[in-house]
Amino acid sequence: MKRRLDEFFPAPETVEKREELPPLQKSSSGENKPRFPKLLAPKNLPTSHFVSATYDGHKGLVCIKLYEPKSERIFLWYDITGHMPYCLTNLPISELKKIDRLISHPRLDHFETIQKYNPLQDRQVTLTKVVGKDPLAIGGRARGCIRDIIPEEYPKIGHTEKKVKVWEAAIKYYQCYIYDEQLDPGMTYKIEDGKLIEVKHESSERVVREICGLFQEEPEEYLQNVEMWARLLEYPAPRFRRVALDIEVFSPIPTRVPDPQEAAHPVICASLLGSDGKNRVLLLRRRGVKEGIGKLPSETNIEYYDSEGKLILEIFKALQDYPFTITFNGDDFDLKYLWHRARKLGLGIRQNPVEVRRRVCLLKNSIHIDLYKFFYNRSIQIYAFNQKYRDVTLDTVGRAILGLEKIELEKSISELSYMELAEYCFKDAEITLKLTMFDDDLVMKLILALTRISRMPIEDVSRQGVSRWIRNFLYYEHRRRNTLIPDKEDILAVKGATATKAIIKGKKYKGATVVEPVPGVHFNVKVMDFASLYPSIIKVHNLGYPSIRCTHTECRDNNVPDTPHWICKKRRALESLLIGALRDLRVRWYKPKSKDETLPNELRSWYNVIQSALKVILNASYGVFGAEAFDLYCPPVAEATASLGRHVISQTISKTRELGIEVLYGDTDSIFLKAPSEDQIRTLAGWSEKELEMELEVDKIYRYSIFSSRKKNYLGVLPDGDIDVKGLTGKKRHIPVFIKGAFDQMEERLGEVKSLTDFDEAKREIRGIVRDRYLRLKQREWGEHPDKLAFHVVLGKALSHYVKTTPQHVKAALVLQKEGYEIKAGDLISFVKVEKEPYVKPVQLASNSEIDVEKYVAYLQSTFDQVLDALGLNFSEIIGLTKLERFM
DNA sequence: GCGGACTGCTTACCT
DNA sequence: ACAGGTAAGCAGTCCGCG
Repeated sequence: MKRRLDEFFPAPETVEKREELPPLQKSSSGENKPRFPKLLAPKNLPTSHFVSATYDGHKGLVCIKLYEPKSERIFLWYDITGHMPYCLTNLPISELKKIDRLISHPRLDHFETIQKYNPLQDRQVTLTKVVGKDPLAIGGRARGCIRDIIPEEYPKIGHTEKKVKVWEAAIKYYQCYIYDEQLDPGMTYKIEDGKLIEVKHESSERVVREICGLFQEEPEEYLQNVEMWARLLEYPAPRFRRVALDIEVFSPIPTRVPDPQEAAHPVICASLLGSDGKNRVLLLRRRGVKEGIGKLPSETNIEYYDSEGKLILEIFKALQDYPFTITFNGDDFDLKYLWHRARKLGLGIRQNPVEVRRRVCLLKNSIHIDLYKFFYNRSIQIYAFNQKYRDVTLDTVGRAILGLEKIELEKSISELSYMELAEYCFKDAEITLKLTMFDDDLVMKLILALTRISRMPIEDVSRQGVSRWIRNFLYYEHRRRNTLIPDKEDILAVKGATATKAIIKGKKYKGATVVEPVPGVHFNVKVMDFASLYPSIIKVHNLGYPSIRCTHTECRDNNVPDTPHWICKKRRALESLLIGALRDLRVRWYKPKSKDETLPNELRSWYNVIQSALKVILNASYGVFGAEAFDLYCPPVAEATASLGRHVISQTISKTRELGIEVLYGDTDSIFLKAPSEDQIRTLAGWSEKELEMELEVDKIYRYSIFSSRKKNYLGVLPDGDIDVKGLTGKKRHIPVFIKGAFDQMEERLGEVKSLTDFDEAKREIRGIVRDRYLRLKQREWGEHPDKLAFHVVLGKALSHYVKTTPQHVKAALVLQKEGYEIKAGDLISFVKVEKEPYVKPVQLASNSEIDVEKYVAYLQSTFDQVLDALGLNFSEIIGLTKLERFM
């Protein structure tokens, strides 16, 4: 018997009553009919973008999501090739047949004998491919999967000198499918007669040929890789039709965020903002709530619902309509809450478009992108957005990137009037949507570019870190070359550990060189650096896990300086080839093209996306080899890269001195030169090109720069008066604005200095700036509240984890906690220094009278000392004290 | 019992 | 879950001091 929809969705009154004990409804016959039928791809589908791949457990097939840009819809295509999940083992079939538990495994399909190239042994090996009927049979979580059975059972019944091993069993099945079928996620496909066919593009093919022309001197093997990447990167992005979703949930306790697992309270508001300009705010009617006033764009559709079920169903409809859904923290809140809440209200699983996984929430027939995860990614934060935002909340990211901020609430969500609630909720969805729209859809395009490079579905690439991206494209190339993907243990066993001693305690190997700076003011400074030093080294010196400490005795003389390692001379490592090609494409094509004014804006903007995607990948490409979490972890590769880097910079410094140029400073890949001539620069660059095979170029010119004796601390004035400040305390974001303000004033004044003679006047004014700030401190003139004196320090871990010491920000946080604040890791703690124990106080609770002025004077001094001594100034003299007086 | 020298912890930053 | 190197401030400890 069919049930009517209303039965599944009780009116709000009923919900209130049922809150204590949720109704557990058994699935009914109605549930078997999906309310939202899957959009199966037709037999013939025009050119579409491959955006995602998953495994459909019910059908037992890989499912590919194709975004058709004309209809702006997602279509699902199921595999018809008969591809099956498998793993590899070094036992021959005859031995495998002796393992009863394996043979009797119901989901075992068959065995095949295959040949693979083993990169650790540099030879062909014979292996058995064990094919299963479904991915869980091969490497599922539960005990009793084939991956576990073979090494568990075989030693009991047979024996062999070799260790019994299983390879490639932990690779996600849809990813395995992408590798084997050599599919290109993010690229275009059509369906013809039910078959998936990649669509090539003539216009980008022409550009690809042009790019390859730049690399004619390179070997064929290398050129092929350049061509492969260029083809993936040249084809432009489609328009992504998308909707931003944000929901608000009723909560009886205002300070507590509702638990999405329990989903105990009703969803009272939802905003759906489409990239197509459709704005909707859905509100749940509740007793006693006033209309109120709130600002919303005039074209916004405000809809009231009497039943929460109907409201949720409307959300679900919209999520089905749009091919892409954007949230900020939807994985952990919005979608999770909706799924659980809908279940609680009696909606069947099949009618629920959300798919709740362990750590993520996906959408069955479309794509969910959680921007929180994307912006949280450290590499994205640093290299794509230049540290514009520090902590990752919708408010801070929105402020930093868009200049939009969340609405500040004076009451709790549950106390808002309809319009206040609507305005608040709308704003969040608006920020979320705009985070994908600024700079001509930069974020969407960046995700697409990374999808193509990493060979991963959009859902994965937008959530995972750079080590996964790099691992995936390397795995992909292993399969293309019929190369066995080694275990982490295999690599470690063959290649061993590191040999150099790190300067920092607890680190695995020695890193980069930092040159002792020459203190003082220096005019006409040219900074030269190596473009992508580490990726260049990986390319030029053939670094990679197969090539480092290779098996050949004849390669042992190809030593890495300062280490016991050697590098293969016979075979090119995969990493060297792939990372090298990516580096060259960025440096020689995408970076210059992104600044080429003669190109149309749209193309230039795409090239800018590509160059920043490449930047993100390249910046991590060396570090991953030294990261234990990386599946191709190979510490000697990282160590050799760093060592060669030191070698490169030290040779360059020697050559520079030989040319009679003074080196003022240098860090890792850069050298600061004092007034070098054009000729000297050319000579140096030429020498580097010839002797090191590295591109050394002028990166920056400073009118003048100021160094103290501290490394990683300097100030440089660019020709236009702009200032680079690196590492100085005055620039650090945790210091009080009261001190930062003085520093900014000094910085501004220094920007006006053009020549040595200008300095006298500037110094006089800087004295004034420091003295003024000092006197204001002494006279306690910093404003009505001490907030300008607050330090802002991030709580690195949960309060309970500070067991060794109790730093000041932790002391302040503990006070806050006692006051009833919820304190968690990642929170920014603001505190001031006070006279009484424990000498710190959260700024929220502090008043002017208790401030410890002397502490601030000391901090002001240490901040300015970093610059003053280079200028021939002295803090104590400026504030009018002699040293003698200070001791009295 | 106190203070200076030292080490270790923590955070923010540089490449 | 990319790496190591540097600076700074503070917490905590050790050691000398008749």
